[in-house]
Amino acid sequence: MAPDRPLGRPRSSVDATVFAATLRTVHELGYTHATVDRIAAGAGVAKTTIYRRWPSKGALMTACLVDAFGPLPVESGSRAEIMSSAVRWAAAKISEPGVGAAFAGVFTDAINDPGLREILLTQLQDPYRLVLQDLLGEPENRVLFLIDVVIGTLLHRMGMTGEPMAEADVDALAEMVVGVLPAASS
Amino acid sequence: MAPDRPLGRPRSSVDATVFAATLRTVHELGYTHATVDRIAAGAGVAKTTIYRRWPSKGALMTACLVDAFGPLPVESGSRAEIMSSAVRWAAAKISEPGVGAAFAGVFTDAINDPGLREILLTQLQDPYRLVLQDLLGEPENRVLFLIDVVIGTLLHRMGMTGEPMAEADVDALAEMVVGVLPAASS
DNA sequence: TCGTTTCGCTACTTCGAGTATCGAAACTGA
DNA sequence: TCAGTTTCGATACTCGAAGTAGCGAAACGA
Repeated sequence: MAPDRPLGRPRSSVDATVFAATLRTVHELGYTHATVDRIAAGAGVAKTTIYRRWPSKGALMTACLVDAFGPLPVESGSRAEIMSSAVRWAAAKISEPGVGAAFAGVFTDAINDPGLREILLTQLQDPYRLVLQDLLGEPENRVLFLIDVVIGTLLHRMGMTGEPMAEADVDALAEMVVGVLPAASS
Repeated sequence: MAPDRPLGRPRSSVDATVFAATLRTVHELGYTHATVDRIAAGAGVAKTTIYRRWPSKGALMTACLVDAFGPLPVESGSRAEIMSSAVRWAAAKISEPGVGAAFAGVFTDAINDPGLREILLTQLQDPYRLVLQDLLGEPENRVLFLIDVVIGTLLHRMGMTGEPMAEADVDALAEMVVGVLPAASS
């Protein structure tokens, strides 16, 4: 019944190419100057093709971030070890070329665009929130607080200095966040 | 020698009016839709008058934030008490209508605008950084880290939810930050 | 070969930041 | 009272970027 392949010309598989061009362009020109026209040119694709797949620049950026972050690496160990490695993983990802700037950009765009905020919440934040709630055994509001602290701190540093956070400060951040976890069973 | 009053028509004192209109417009329409045209109209002032006083929308927003925050209330007491009250003060200010959205907006604009970032750093962050270094007796990089954590967390919550952080979480934030201060002399 | 869908391309609309110009208004000093 | 200086409001403009529309061509299944 359900046709494996829908009718008509199939979509060319250029998502990965577009994501790569997006991060590269943001890295080189910054979020504001990374126009959809330039991204399309960098990917060797027409602008209309991009708008056929993602409804807006913010949605494209969000999808690009979801792809760039990927799944949270599963870590076994105590809750402190899990939390600490998650902080370092987030810091490393945000440090990758273009990722931090894209994140901060889409974040700001989302502030007064409820539609984009919805996309950002459901596609990017919620998956990690759910995994962390499960891994840490903490309630939703607690995990949301931890995400605010970690991501907010990393992005603030990125925005204020233009550079990702140095390792020593990431260490301090991880230590601080671990310190607020209840003393723990496992 | 130095003339108390320069030649020509004196500037009308509309800075406070413009700041009020700026926050009101940002609160009602969001950072993106708070255009300079609308702000000028809200203040009953010509757009050219605004651009005669501030070089860009971001600079206007920064000046507005400097005005809205004002000086850090001096608090006597232990370093923990000082830090805790500073966190609550920052959270309260960011919660005021329009302030959080304006802050997040100008913050994002600054990411790829080095000129604006310079303005933001020198006019908004540095004064508080210096006061805190003095009050807490902590080195610059330590105070910068604390500012990243506090402001980053508050703005991330604001951006992700559209609402300021609830008091219980502000308490948790203050407690967490106080916890990373060295045990202290005063 | 026909119907369907995506492709690239070009042209367009819309909107906001920032600039330019100009006559009127507000002040100082003579 | 008048000349010089500076700011004011108003209008019109340039420029760049998001997003849309319409097209003929290409890539598939039937």
